Amino acid sequence: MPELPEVEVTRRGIAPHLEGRQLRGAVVREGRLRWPVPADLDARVRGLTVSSVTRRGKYLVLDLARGGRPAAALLIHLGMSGSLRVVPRETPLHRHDHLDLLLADGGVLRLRDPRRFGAVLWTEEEPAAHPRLADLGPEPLGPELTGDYLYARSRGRTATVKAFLMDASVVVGVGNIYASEALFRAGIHPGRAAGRIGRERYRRLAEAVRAVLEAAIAAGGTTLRDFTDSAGAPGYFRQQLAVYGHEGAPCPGCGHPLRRSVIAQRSSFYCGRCQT
DNA sequence: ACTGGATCCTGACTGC
DNA sequence: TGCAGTCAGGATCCAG
Repeated sequence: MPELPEVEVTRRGIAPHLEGRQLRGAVVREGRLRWPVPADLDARVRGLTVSSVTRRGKYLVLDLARGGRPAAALLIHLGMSGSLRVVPRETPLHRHDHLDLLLADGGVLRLRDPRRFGAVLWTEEEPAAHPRLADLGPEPLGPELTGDYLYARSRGRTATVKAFLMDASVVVGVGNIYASEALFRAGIHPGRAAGRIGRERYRRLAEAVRAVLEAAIAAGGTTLRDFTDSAGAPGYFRQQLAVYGHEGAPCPGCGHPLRRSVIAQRSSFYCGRCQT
């Protein structure tokens, strides 16, 4: 489900409920996520304080401290269908509510993930050094994502520019929806070989990625099916999607019917006339 | 080093 | 109404 905007919207929603709060424990109802959730998570988190809630790519990072000193961190990935909400303790359980973090003030951070492609990882090392984070590319909203960077990284690559853009070791956070949207804004055909696109077009693409992600965050993310923010509200960027899911509709730029085809093993939407 | 394909899982939807 | 088939916002692992 969630790409960078949805994870960032989630982060902003849960952070005020978590930062500076102590954890009373955890309840793991279904630990079989992408990787097993530690069975003794309850004992591990008890008494720790959440010092910060940050994001790296599509991972949320909960830094945990004991007595003001960093003690551990939880890495949370929402996979395809995950969502996090802060709810009162007595909130009835849904079938796929796999894990609760119990806050000392009585609230609960509740993870729901029907498909169980998400992850909850415990680490006592520096989070950035964790194997899941160590090899990630730059943040798309930071200064490192430039056209020159994309141009340099793409030299010699024969895979499609869409696959290149969705490669987290190149740049994090861009999934199937926003790849289609950014390529449309940049006027680049998703099936073009990444290594055969020039510097000037990569400059446009870097700006398009930044612009579409920022706009999506501002709209609260994209809800296709089951994404909700931490208060249970859907995101409204779906209404601003130019091409994703709009096969056959007129291109917003030229009116030509939008096309769908499978590129990089995923549905891709584009205008065959505007995007070259 | 890079590439495409298979894989994990459940639920919603389509067509017969 | 039921059942089979398809598809879905991710990303890892593997063979070539």
